[in-house]
Amino acid sequence: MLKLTKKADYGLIALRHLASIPTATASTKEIADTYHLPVPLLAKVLQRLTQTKILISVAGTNGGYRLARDASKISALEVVRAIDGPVILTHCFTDHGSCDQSDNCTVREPLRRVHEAILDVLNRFTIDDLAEPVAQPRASKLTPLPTPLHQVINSLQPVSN
Amino acid sequence: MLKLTKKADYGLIALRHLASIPTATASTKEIADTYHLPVPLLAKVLQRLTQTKILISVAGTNGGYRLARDASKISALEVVRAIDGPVILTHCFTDHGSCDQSDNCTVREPLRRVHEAILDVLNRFTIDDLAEPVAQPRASKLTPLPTPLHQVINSLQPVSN
DNA sequence: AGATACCGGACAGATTTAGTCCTGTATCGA
DNA sequence: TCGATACAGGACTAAATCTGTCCGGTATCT
Ligand code: FES
Ligand code: FES
Repeated sequence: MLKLTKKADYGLIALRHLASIPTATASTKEIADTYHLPVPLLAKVLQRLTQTKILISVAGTNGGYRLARDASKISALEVVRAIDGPVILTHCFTDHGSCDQSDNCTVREPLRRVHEAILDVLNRFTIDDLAEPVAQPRASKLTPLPTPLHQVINSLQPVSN
Repeated sequence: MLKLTKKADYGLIALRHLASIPTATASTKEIADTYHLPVPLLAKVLQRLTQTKILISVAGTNGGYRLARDASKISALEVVRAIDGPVILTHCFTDHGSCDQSDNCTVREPLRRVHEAILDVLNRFTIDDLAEPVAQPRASKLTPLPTPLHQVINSLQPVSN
């Protein structure tokens, strides 16, 4: 649970790689070789990223992929959604909209909030961020007192799905 | 991906239910009936919650389960871990500690931070929070400017795994 | 042309999750 | 003491996902 799929992993790795060579293009094979990833699988991941306008593909000899926009404009959430489909926390606010319970179920609404909080984290994280190991080597307990959850929640910006 | 398992879902529902009757106990069957959950499955979930000291079981006629401590002292993270096992975001910082890449892989460290941010959200969320629909009906854009990720990260309190 | 690369669906195998079943043990109440 | 109630927990099956492969097709550069 709460596990990134390998595909998403591969996608992030590839994107991060492409971000490091902003002008040039890299082929599936190149990237796969560099990071020892299964070629055909990575290929499909890159295809999907192209479909979703995150990458641009260049066919032909010396072709390959390059980012469709700046690395700072591509969020991890977008990538994950492109590859793995919509992110779903509970089964209750999906397809048909509600399980048999949705009325007397007390858990539904609150869980949706956790859901959004998580999406928000993913949303703030860009491919850019994947590159730099961050100034402060290790995050530290700057907030010894745990921030109450509702505060965290209230600072969220709406993220659909 | 990033999906709560049904078991975890069931567990949270059950806990929330038990939180609403702090003194009394409720049997597996009672809870399952109330929320239309598969009895044997819920039973196993509750068993695990008992093993991990989140619940206390009472055998015999009129037996059942009750919370082992106050609802505000039980975090969603704890529950999820009890039921689904350790939460893992990437495959790279698990078992053996590293994939073949861990050296030239640039994604590893940054991803670990996203991971922690998510765990942190889950960690702050208690069974208590599941109960109340929160004062402000809908979270709003109190922070129109997205908080930079590293700020979010720096405010984290360490959470293992 | 011919070589290189992307495109995209179909498909097989492995892993995870969901859900069932059955035997055993503890406790309460009559 | 007997019997009903309820938890304990392992073994097992089935369904759903995820991982990874294969292949025929198309676009592009040299
Ligand atoms: S169990 Fe489905 S809405 Fe809560
Ligand atoms: S791919 Fe394993 S450490 Fe990044």
